[in-house]
Amino acid sequence: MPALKKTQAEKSRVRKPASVSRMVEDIVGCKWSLTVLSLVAAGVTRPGAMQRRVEGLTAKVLNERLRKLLRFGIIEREVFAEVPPRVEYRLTAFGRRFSSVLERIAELEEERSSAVG
Amino acid sequence: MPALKKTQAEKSRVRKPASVSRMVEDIVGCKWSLTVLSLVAAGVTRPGAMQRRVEGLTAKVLNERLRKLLRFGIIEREVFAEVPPRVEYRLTAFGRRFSSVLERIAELEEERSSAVG
DNA sequence: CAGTATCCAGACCGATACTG
DNA sequence: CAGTATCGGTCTGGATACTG
Repeated sequence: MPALKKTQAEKSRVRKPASVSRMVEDIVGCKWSLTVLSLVAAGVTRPGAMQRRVEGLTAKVLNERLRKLLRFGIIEREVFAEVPPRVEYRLTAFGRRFSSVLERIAELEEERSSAVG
Repeated sequence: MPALKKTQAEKSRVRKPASVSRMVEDIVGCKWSLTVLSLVAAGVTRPGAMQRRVEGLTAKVLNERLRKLLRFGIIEREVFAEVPPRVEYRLTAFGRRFSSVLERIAELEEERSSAVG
């Protein structure tokens, strides 16, 4: 085929490296990212615990989110050589800074509900 | 058909009213939302000007974003009875607070690039 | 318990053409 | 200039079943 014209997919795959703005688009953009990030920030370290806390969160999606947060250096993963297998996720230093940005959202929420109008 | 089981669509349409967290998921989640919001925040009020500033932004998508921001009460719309028709968008008071949260992202970016590691 | 593979519906987005 | 309609491609996310 001619293929002289790039498909939409090819075009949108041309994504810039990794600005923090892109991270936000990418992370927060996914339906469960805020949830997962706030779980880790709240000290819920194990995937099983996260799933139990959040109704509707499947292992597949949870894992996808965790991978993405890992890739961006927002969380870190620790594996324990135990039976049954245990894994823990925690915020990195950068992750703490990053998540503090998102925590402002909760503040906004309060400001809003306590507003007059 | 039996239809005893809800489709995914039916389920995902059961969305909670409009917490600020949902807004962020919804707004930032859209590829162009940060862009559009920052344009308005920067004082670019007219759709035409926005399109000229951002390469790749179509009228359709721009309008979708503006509608969503309107719906959330983040921006407001003003129509002028002129020829040719003129419309302007501006941040609401809430929109200013909301966008200040997202502006922190730019700060994070600087913090990061000026970091040692 | 942690993680992955597959299938499929729906959301998002780009291109294009069109109306007021 | 502002805004909408339609079509089609791609990606995300949910259900499910499975491996180490």
